[in-house]
Amino acid sequence: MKIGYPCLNRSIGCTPSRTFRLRSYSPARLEESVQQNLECLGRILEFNLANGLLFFRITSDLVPFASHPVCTFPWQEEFVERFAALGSVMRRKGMRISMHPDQFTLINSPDPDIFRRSAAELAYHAAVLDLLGLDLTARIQIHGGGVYGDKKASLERFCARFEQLDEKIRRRLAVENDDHQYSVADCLQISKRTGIPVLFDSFHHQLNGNGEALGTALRQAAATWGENDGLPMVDYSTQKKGERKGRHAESIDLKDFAGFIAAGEGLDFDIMLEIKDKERSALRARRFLIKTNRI
DNA sequence: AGGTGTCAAGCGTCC
DNA sequence: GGACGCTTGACACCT
Repeated sequence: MKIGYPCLNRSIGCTPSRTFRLRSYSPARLEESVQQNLECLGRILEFNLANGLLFFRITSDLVPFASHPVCTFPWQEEFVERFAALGSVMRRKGMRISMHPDQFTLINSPDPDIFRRSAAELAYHAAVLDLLGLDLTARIQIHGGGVYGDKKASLERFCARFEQLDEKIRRRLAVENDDHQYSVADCLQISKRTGIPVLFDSFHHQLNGNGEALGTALRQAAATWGENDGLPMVDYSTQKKGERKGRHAESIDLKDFAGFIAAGEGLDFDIMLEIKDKERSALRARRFLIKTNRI
């Protein structure tokens, strides 16, 4: 069981997601941003290693506008060695890596143009993981997508579109239950049809489940991860008190976390903590798991 | 220097 | 049919 946090570290004073406005694009600006983002990613990895945090989600902003037509700078060639060096550290130290494209990535949109752009965005994510030289335990998590007034047809379209994607993308995908449309049960159907594993999100399940107990849904999702996919990945978070439904908590609620761990008793998986204070809560979660002899 | 409105992209909900 | 929230950080322009 590895513990991680997504994208940013709040204590080391750099960001791996430097970007700029589209109209400010220039090859030099892109090169400079990527160089600094990779530099910061390296520092985050060092921090994580020093602190026993072996799961990390790489930000989609690592290469700004990577899938946009404006981006013609050959960043893959330019930074091939830097990526290889970072990936070598990840592999040597047994770090688990994920990526999570944002809500504009929808392979099941009826609009072929949106599908085309989504495929380009996924190709960028797959290219990053390939440049790092990571095996297929490094995954790209996406949601089921839109419903477009007919969930059955939209789920079918997800599966049909999946078949059209490049193998470099298909082999790295995982499908995650979302907070109001595609539940774990829906994702299990997608998994059955496509063979991609289901990434269980505990908070989304709480907001959009079909009444399955936490432990049941977690086990159903976990069972979809094959031998080459690595341990099941799981996203964990809780509701921010007194705020709109769906907002992530500011810091970890160890009592709730203990309940979550208890629900997964006997199962091994890697946990991504989607909590706003990032590494701080991840460190607290790790200490809790050490204290209770889980890791 | 600090504050704030805005940013590539899409969906669903609410009015 | 249009505004807004999602969820959120960083830019870029303003004072």
